[in-house]
Amino acid sequence: MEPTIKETAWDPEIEKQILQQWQDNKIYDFSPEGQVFVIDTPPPYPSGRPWHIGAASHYAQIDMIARTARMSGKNVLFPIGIDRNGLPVEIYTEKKYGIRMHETDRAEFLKLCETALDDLEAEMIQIMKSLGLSGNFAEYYRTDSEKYRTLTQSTFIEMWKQGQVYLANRPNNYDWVTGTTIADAEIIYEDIPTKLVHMKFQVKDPKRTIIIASTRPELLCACQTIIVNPEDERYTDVIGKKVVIPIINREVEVKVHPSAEKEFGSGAVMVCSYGDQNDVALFRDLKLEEIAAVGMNGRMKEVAGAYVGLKVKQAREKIIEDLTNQGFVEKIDNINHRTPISERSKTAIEIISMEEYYLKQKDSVDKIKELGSKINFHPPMHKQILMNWLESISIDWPISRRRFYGTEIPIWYCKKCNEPHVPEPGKYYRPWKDSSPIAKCTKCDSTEFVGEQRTFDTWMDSSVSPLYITKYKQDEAFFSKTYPTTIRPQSKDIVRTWLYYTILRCEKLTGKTPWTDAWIMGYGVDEHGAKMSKSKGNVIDPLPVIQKFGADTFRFWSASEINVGYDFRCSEQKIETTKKFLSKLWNVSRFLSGFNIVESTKPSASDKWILSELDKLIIECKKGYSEFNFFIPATALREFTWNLFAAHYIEMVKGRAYSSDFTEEERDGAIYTLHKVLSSVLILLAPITPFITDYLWQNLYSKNTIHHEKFVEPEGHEDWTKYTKEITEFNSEVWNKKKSANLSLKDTIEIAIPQSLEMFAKDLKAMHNIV
RNA sequence: GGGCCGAUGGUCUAGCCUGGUAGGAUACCCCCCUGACACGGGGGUGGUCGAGAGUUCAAAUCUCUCUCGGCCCA
Repeated sequence: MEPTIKETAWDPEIEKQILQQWQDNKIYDFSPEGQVFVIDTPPPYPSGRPWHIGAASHYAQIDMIARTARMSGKNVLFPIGIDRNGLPVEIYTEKKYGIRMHETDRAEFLKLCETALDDLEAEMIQIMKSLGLSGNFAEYYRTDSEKYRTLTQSTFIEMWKQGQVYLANRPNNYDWVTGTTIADAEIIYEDIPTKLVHMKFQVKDPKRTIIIASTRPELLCACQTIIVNPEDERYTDVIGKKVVIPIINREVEVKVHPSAEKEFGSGAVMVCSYGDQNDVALFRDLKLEEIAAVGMNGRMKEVAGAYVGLKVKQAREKIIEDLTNQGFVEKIDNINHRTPISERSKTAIEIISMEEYYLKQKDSVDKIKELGSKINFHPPMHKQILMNWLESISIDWPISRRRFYGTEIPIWYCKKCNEPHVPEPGKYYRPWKDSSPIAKCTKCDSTEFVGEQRTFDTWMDSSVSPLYITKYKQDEAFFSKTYPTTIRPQSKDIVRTWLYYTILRCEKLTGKTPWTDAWIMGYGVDEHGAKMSKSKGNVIDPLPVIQKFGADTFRFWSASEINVGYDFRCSEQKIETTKKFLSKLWNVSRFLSGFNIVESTKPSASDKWILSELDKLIIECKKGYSEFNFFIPATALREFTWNLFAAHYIEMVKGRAYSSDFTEEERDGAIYTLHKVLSSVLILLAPITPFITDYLWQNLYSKNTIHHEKFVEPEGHEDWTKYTKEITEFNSEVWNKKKSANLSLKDTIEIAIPQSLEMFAKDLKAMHNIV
């Protein structure tokens, strides 16, 4: 009867041995046979230290998806990747070494970025491994590898040849800090305190002034017209008349346009290239000639006259001062202005005309709506984020970036006639340093070429991840077996970028949806519901937490705390208390380890009761797992194991298992049932807490890993769960009685067992020592 | 301005779809080492379920309006 498990608590140190065992035995290897289940794992971006605890939690949950599928009998492809292209590492590198990218040798700069990425990546891989992810670490991929970039470029070339890509000179969102064009999807809006300057403009004839309010007076030099609403009677006399721009002393004509709101400011609006997206639309509508006021360095150009060379903000300060001194200012309001900010550099963007490459997306919107409507979203509410985004797409996708650390755009231009040429797909090209693979210009027969300097928007890389993991154009048999993939897990803030662009690109290339399911996670916030940020000092580093409490504790916390798609709160204290459940499970197992597994033909009433509760539990867990909602099985299992199985059933049958006053048949019924329940619980818990369950499983039930087991099925026991309430209430009553009588729990007591519990009488008498 | 989500004891949360005694965790108070577990066990204090109206025999749950928060889009 001595437990074979000696220790009285689960020691997370054991996880390391188990991890080693999994790795040595390669228990998670994938083969493209039978029913396959493919996870389009998000490759995390190593952008800084520490890694976000919310992200660690996401990956723990993605692993639960993999394990759930595996235990449901599927062959699971669970790739691991690291996203390494893009701005954050460039900014990180610039800061770390105090250098500017565009002033540094390109090859040298790339080298520095790579080193930074390697460091940060190592920490992420370590966390993912120690969390027990059952993914393919042996072949983990990087989006900046030659192989991955080859795919990005090849798919681009494919689209180029289909005529999906074009070059256009148009006003574009420009982030002057990072020196690159950005897509609408990369813009965020913030309310920033701004001065709304009410300026006096002089009309020549009739002689009068009109007031124009603007937050961008530094763009006066780029003003091409003043618009008023056609129904605004205050201005009917000035329509078509010339107005003098203050300070600049240039004349423009007053025009009518319905977009001028009578109620906003004075009702008259100055139209400049370009204060905002509205200006862009007006320039197009009214066929105005653009005046470039802001340069690519974020400073005013020559047309700004006295303000040339000043940064936009400085120019604004200065011109406000001059306007005031020269009597052009009627008043200045301090307002909060909704300002477009670059998501990456967190500075206000400018709208500047530049020549960039575009990928057509407007004509795909309907098709994507159709595909999107067929994808199962978990939770369904987040499908709305995609649908809303699709509604608001108004321009094609600008895909070229003036940055270094990205996949190079594989284009060479004829030196003579400037004709662009793309090379053959299937190889990795670096036009900024490689010599041209094209022999002769198709247009003018010239043999001299210049390589493209720009790189792709990083979403061009990320958006082909489902194609990369399924070996698109690499292994036809593998691809046809694994694509479309099964599930895309990702966080909700990149639905309009990663999720959307992936559908767009994969649809264009394969005509199909990239996955059948999308599983959208919320953010990890701090214990009070606030976003974690370094400046607030509420960041929790996941690594020490995992080391302290163990991966299983972290995982069980994640499962029992997170409702799919909703934001979740992270606190160390909560994680700590989760550990208690694992100790409970450990000690239940420790108790059972003293009893050899037996068969039983004649279960007692208590056995039938708990087996019927077990059936209910299995059904509940399977329901949760089928929806990839781990909250359901985690809480159901904890509730069952702790508050029914351990607290009531084990106490009831303990005497029977030790077999004093019981027959052998009765004893075997108890021991059989104890093991039946525990082994089922371990299997049901295995996707959530893979370490402790595997350890206990191998200690008690098998030489083989629990992770090759299939989920247990309900056995269809007669429904005796109706007794649960009575049993637990009766037990409570006895405990209370003993307490109020100042008796110890082992003391005898006289108490009547209710008629309805008669069939449990023998167990109950032994449990409470009822005489 | 539009959209999505949320509001349940001090704190966090389940229940809401499918209306019928609001469950759990944590914190707090009291008691207990009982043949697996003090990383444990037992008992207890604490909630008019954001506000208002409607439907109903009955509303945390359904409908409407509003308030406050979070996120997203213009």
